[in-house]
Amino acid sequence: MATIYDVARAAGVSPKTVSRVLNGDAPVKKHTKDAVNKAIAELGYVPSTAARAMRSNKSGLVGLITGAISLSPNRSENSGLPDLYIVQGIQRAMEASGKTLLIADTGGQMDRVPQLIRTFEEHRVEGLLYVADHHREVSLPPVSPSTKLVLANCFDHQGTPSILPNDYQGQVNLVNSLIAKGHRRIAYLSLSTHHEATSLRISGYKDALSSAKIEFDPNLLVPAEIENSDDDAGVQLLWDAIDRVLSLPEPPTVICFGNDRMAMRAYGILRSRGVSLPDDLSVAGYDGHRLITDTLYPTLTSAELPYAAIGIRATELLLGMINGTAEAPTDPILVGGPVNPGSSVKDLPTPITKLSSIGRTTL
Amino acid sequence: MATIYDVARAAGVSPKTVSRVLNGDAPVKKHTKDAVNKAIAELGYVPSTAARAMRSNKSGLVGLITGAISLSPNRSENSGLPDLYIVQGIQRAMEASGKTLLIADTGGQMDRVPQLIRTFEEHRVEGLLYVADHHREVSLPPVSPSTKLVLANCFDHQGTPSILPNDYQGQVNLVNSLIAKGHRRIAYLSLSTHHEATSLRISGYKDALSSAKIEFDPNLLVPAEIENSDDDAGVQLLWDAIDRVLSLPEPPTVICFGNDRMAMRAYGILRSRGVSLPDDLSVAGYDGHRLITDTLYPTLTSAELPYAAIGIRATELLLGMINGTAEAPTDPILVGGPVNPGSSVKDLPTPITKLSSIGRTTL
DNA sequence: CACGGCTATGACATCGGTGTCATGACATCG
DNA sequence: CGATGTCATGACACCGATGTCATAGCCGTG
Repeated sequence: MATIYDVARAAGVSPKTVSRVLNGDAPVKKHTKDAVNKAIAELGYVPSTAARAMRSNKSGLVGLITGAISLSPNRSENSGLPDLYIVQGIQRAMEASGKTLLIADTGGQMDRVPQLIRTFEEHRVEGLLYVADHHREVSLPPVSPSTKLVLANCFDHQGTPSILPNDYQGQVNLVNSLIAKGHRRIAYLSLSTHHEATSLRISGYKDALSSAKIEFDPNLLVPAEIENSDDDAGVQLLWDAIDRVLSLPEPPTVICFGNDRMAMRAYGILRSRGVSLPDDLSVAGYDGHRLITDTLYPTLTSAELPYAAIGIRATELLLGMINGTAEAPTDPILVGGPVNPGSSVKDLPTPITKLSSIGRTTL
Repeated sequence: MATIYDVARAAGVSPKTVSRVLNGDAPVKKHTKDAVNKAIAELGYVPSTAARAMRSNKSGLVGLITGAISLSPNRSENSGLPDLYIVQGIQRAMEASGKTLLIADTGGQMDRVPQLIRTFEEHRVEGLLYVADHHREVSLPPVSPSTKLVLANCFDHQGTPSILPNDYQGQVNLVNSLIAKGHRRIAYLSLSTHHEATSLRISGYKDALSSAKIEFDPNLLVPAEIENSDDDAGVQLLWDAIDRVLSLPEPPTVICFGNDRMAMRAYGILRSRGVSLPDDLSVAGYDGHRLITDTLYPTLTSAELPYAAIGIRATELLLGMINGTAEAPTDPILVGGPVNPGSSVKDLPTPITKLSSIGRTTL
């Protein structure tokens, strides 16, 4: 591979002059510039980032640690929105920055993370992004203090800058949109309470009801997912939960499910019970998993989990921290998402007297 | 970030001695070695790959160009097996090599490829992998001759080393397995003839029939996919093709579909026609798309598209070419895959007199 | 005891860029 | 006309590793 010295010799100038032509950081005579450019083209010269990095002490690299590549799409059977969307957001946001993204995949083995971080430090990455597959707490090994770190879709207790989905607000928006359609008996079959998101969404559910002056009925709130659920047990639990809320003296007019996958299963369960959607019962999901929401019939109303936006926001924050224009936030940054309306929620006639109690519908 | 000089000073030795401790390439007194290791630990020293790359003229980097990250999983609606599986194979094979994988995503825009190659050349990648989303011809911009290039799932006419799925043998194996189950009227509703794979698979289909002394019936071979098919037109075409072969005087006992997605659609179409699977009709797919084959009821028999193996093979070849242990092959290397048996193919009673005509069932 | 051979270590140059400073050729101005 | 300033260019050092070569100390041997 040709070097700047080869170019300099071919053009009959000094290496420094070639450098000036390349970077345009000092005036160069037109004639000289042309000669240099000609030599560059003839030799197929491409500057070496390694040499530049050495001199400038800036690698221009950003590291990304994720399991999204090795685990998608196999895993999509038993989980929510693929975290690959976060990676996509990161890639898009990184493109414009001129930095190069180094992607390391854990293959699902957390114990490989220290080795991956080590490799990134050898490459002198200027920043590091860690992407989790769902909203949760993590504990990463320490990284060199000069390396900026941002967590996406996860957080820790060391105050590491972190970008999280706003699960509270998402559920508030979703329930508000249901209330706006006239629903007042709103059931919530949530994910396992082991998930960080669950308690946040339950708070959102309760607060949305409360702002609309609807009394919270504990019978309408059922965790209907078990951790590490294999398919059979998971379906059984969901069946039971649905059975329970539909058998109530005053059954719900709409059921919110913990995620789109649960809602999809519920479509089957409800149909086999002879329930017509959305005429007999309305249904809502969570995640905004287009592959599910748009494919189901009727299309599914769902609160969008803003994964791409989380990736973009995390990247913007990291780049800001790297070039000093952004301060590391002490609290997690929450990213909200809209409600994707589908045909699974029916408009209910609302008694005139209750119109005043309808809550906000937008965030 | 600490340098080797900082370590040397802290340990009271020369930088060269620290280097020797790091690389173990020359004897160092135990006492000295301990002092150096202690200094390394205290300073948190990590050697710089940039400096090493400069000195050794070897970057230890391999570049990968793909659209698999930005386009999966959105796109899985209207395509075959996600090419992300190829990337997964590459990652797995690369791990052991000690080299670092640089992943660049095209975002589906081929015109960005030259820029990506340029960036890779600036990083002095030792090798370059190009992954296509389906078996097809490509034409890449020229790369520096010192950079080894391997194409995965695609080929060109410049004789660039290339790893391809063995579509011919895959279809042969699939049809053989059907023949072994007693089928002799075997229809093939293929993908669009614009696909490279289609003609290869059709050859395989015909040859498998011929080896089993089954006469080829042109009425049983129907291209049933249009390019850029939107969903409605695609379903319509498929419906018509199914209608056509089932209306034949002597209808098939099994239909092979161009891919698993087509077979999945066919499940719905056939059921709405009152055809019971596999009792009235057997069905086979192509791709081995587990998410589809294992979820459908009955589970779908499918020829596996060996994407992970293609990624692994491409990586092995590239690494071999880099360290000089492998010659660049002049012809594409074909990777075969097994037939994944499902419950969608029924065992037919075979007349005793025809037993001798059963073909091979394994590759 | 002198010399060759071996061990452990260090001095120095080098890889490919770029920051710093110097310098030669002109142009400008009092 | 000489002093000063500007422009275009080059010489040189440096970034952090490591290959090459040199050398000091020690051993064994004739």
